[in-house]
Amino acid sequence: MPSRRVTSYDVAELAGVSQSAVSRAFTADASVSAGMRARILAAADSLDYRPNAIARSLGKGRSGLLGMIVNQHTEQSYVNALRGITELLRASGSGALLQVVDADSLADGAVTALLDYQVEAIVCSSVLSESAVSRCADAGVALCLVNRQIKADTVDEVMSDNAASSTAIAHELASRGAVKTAYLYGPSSSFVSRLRYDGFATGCADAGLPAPIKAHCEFTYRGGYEAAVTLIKHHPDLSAIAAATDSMAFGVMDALQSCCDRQVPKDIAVAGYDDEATAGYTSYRLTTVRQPMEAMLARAVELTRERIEQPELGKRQIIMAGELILRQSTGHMQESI
Amino acid sequence: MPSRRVTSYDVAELAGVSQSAVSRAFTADASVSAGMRARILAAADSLDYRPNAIARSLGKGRSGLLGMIVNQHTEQSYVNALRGITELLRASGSGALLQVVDADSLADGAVTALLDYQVEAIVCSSVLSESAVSRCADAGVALCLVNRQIKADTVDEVMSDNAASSTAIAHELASRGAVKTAYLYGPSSSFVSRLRYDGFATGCADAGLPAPIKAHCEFTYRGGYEAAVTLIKHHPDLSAIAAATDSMAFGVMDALQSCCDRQVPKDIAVAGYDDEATAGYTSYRLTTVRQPMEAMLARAVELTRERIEQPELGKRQIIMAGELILRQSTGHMQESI
DNA sequence: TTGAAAGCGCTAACAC
DNA sequence: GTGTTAGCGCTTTCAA
Repeated sequence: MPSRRVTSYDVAELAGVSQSAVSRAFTADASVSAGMRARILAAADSLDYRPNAIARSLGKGRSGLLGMIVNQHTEQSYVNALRGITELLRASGSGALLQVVDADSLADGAVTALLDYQVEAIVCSSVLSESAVSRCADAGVALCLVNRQIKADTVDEVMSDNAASSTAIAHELASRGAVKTAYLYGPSSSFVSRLRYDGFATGCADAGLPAPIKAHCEFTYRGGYEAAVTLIKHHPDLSAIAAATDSMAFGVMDALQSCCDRQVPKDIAVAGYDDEATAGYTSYRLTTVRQPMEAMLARAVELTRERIEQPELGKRQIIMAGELILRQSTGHMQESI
Repeated sequence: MPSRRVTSYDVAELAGVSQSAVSRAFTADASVSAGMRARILAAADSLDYRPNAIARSLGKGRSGLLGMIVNQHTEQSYVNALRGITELLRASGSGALLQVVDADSLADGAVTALLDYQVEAIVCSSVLSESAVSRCADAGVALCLVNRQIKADTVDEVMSDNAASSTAIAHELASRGAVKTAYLYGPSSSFVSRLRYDGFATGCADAGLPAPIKAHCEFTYRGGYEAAVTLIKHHPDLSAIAAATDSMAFGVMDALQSCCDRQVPKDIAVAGYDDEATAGYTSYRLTTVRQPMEAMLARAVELTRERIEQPELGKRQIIMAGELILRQSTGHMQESI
């Protein structure tokens, strides 16, 4: 029996005031006397009335909706970070429209769907076409990419310091005595992989090491596993392998131990990137980099809010520092669990 | 320059028709002649017009929105499954409003936020209060729980066969020669833990084994680790430990190997539940259960759709079969990676 | 089939 | 401070 939805008119009638008074009572900085507001709120309460956000959106010309596009195989930490975002939005009476997309394809369809619902901004951690970007711009929708980049000065970008953190990994490896290193790049098209590889190479150069051997593979455990086997076959004297992601690094570690007869870190050091939960497990104890995901997402939302206020703003690129997590895979001791 | 949004009036003017004709042209089964529709669609296209979903919602009295409430520390597989859902919705011109909530607290605030946006249904994998449930019912919003249960005949439920799969694990352990078993339960309040434990105990009984020793701990790696250490101290002759989740099982395996001087599976078998990616890694090779998450979510959405059509429907509880994944942790051989 | 007109539930000038 | 009156951009009768 969803009788009939209760509207502001019902509340107005019960409270003996005009409908617009009800609207004002529910608006933070409206001019209503305290008494009237209390009376209206009481009436609303007794009727279980809550303003219809859809109708409010139409009236104000702003939906209060944030669009979020996330990749399917995104790290767990990203999901955890979403809690912060959805809570933030909830507190301000806004909502988050989600689109989860296939990792490899353009998220244009997702953008269209979000635009249809009049989102005010989109935070996206997937690849967009230029046309999708310009449709956002035309619609006056603020767009912010997370760990992605695109040449368009209407879109902001938030990234972790992929290069600097990777440089730090190289330094760590060098200080542990690594000489000949390899870097496990993801698919050659990957944007963050390039940043991470470049940073790593820089670190090697800083430390007077030869340029890392570069190997490509899938962004997966299996990819890392197979790549490690091949690497060791061709370069039995490798002293360290760094991988663009943790899951690849886990594959590397397992391959080294079960296929290549190498002990980590005694014979060879390994490092990853992302700090997945598994990285802390006793079986891996992987040195890696933790990105400040929650802060990154929060910042992304903030950037879109600013851009909504001031659409003329120039492009902003925010780089946020990651945290190098040193563990046994590069020879560091740590508490047992 | 978000000039002014283009509306159906603009399209109507360009195409030389009435505004309502434009509306019809964008409605699947409306009575418009093919020629008129083509002409209107062309005009719309040239103006980059797309119907405003918010306005449409207000007009029709249905938002096309699905609310989704997910727990913060939900498994990765759940997120992957969300891709299927958001694509499904996108195809039907609907959207998904997301709320990520703290695992331990009631998701009532999330429900309120979703209701404000007039979602037509909510798929929830978190705990709700009865008042939240009845607010949904009052609002005529279909509610479906995933791997949760509540006494309310207006809400449907989709679960994996937690008990049956756990029974299968017990059988597997027994067939491998286990005699004295332990079950790592999560916090005692956990609903699925109870189902899983009961199923496991049933399996033990079937196989003529003594009742499993029951231990409680957090749903985490560390929880499993510490619990295993304690268990072995008190029961050095344990032949198998099953855990309510994979992450606990990983902790168990690591504790056994690095603290308790036990080899898995030679000295003791271990099993988990969830089939996280890590379960397949060479270092763990954990026997576990994979829930058909994508199918479960799809079914949940389907149930809500049916309930929207027929609100008088009685409660439905759907149990979907999980898949027992046999790996080395219970003595099974498998290909190397 | 098509157009005119009345909402959907709210916000926001605008008067009082 | 409060009520009146237009919209917001659609959908949907209702006539034609």
